[in-house]
Amino acid sequence: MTEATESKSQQAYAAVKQRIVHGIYTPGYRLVLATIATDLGVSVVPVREAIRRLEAEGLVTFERNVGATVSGIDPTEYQYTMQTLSIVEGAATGLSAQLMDKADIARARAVNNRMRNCLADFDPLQFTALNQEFHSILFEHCPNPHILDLVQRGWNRLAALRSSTFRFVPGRARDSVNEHENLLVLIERGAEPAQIEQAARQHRIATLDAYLRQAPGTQKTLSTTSKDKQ
Amino acid sequence: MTEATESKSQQAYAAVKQRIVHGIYTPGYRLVLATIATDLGVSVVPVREAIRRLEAEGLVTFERNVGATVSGIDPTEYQYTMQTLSIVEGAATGLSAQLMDKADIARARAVNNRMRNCLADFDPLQFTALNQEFHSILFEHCPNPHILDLVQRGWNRLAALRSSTFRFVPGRARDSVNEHENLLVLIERGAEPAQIEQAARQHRIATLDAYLRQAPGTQKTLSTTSKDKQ
DNA sequence: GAGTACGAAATCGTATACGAAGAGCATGCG
DNA sequence: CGCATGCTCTTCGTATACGATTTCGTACTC
Repeated sequence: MTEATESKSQQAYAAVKQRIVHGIYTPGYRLVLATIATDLGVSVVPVREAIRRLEAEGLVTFERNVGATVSGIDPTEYQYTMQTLSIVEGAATGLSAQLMDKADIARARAVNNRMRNCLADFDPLQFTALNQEFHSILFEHCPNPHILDLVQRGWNRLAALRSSTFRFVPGRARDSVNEHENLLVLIERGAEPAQIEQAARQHRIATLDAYLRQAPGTQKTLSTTSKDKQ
Repeated sequence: MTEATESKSQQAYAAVKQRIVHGIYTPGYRLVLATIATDLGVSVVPVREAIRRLEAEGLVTFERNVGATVSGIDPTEYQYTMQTLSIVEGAATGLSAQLMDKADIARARAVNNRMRNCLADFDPLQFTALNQEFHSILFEHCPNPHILDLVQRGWNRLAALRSSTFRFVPGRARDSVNEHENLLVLIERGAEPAQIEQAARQHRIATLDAYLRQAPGTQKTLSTTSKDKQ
């Protein structure tokens, strides 16, 4: 280890975050400071700090004198997150695409082909992992770290939701793989950044729309940013 | 007061944030926990929490075993912030514009006219305040609170920078007022959200470009998202 | 039997105290 | 005279302790 000692606050932050993202702590889960503290073998103060940071990222909700709970049960929250992510991820992809070389594209395509192979007997976890890998390649060259940070936060929120409330929409996976390929073709052709951005954004909005169509009793609280009509 | 007792952590957060945004603590300022604690008449623990939250918002930089400093001296950081803000604020404005009524537009126009009147004998502080008011009207109806939160964070960062390092570019103020009017016309005409979004984004990018052109020795580290060529 | 009020337990909020890690300064050596 | 080394002082990091607030259970009353 180069970084031999990591602050306990940092440890607590990473540990709790991981548990949320991995779905061990599901939305609504009550985070009791003292319990987490003893679990991790630290005091409550670092845990408080960790929770606060997670609150700032939107992963937990904190209520005064009551405590912290893992946030994000609400379908409305899902829509908010997806829309926001469509915007920042679209921008990140648009900015990054210009800087991708052939090797990057080849890597992305390879991942997408693995996703295609997954379609036969569908494993949501593996598919999700590959999906994240694919998109990471697409926006990894984004030169603006602030935007990348926002994208990462969005992904974390989604990861927290994924394992509990929100399930895959049948048929969406196949469309998704095809849209990925279209994106790669656009990038290969050296399309305008704005065009790539738009396509990447639309890709995510399509996933949101697919969810909204199949989710019973969920009203659409947002207009899905332009292109409502094809 | 309806909310008679506010947690001290909350107090500390608000107090420090205000000092940063108002330019009392300027970028590079060293935030010593104990000093702030005694200043506010509280203990260090709430102050730590406050600092951590501000760190998550990007207003302060925290270094282990060293301490916190108000962040954002770097011109590069300014570019990152402006670009990110162009994206999220553009999106917020695009989503909000559809929901504006005539009264909203009239309000915005009134503010912009006051900005125009300011041009004669220029008062940066007043101009900035009006500018913020103008844009707030434009994106206040944005139905996605996550996006609004990101916009607010961007503004806070800019406010922190404004009062110190980054000054107004001569002539930019007049262009800005004109672009505002153009935006209002677009909205009145019921333009496509995407078009309004693009215009709002471009408005901010123009400010960034104006800064980059006049700032000596500052290299442009980012391609300013599409429309590089007019 | 249902609703309300009181009390106990659980949990959060903050203060204080002490240990640890860096930064700066002085001193000694080359 | 310059550089390295060690010490001290500042400041952060965490633990423990205690007070404040909420919640839940129980008992009492209507």
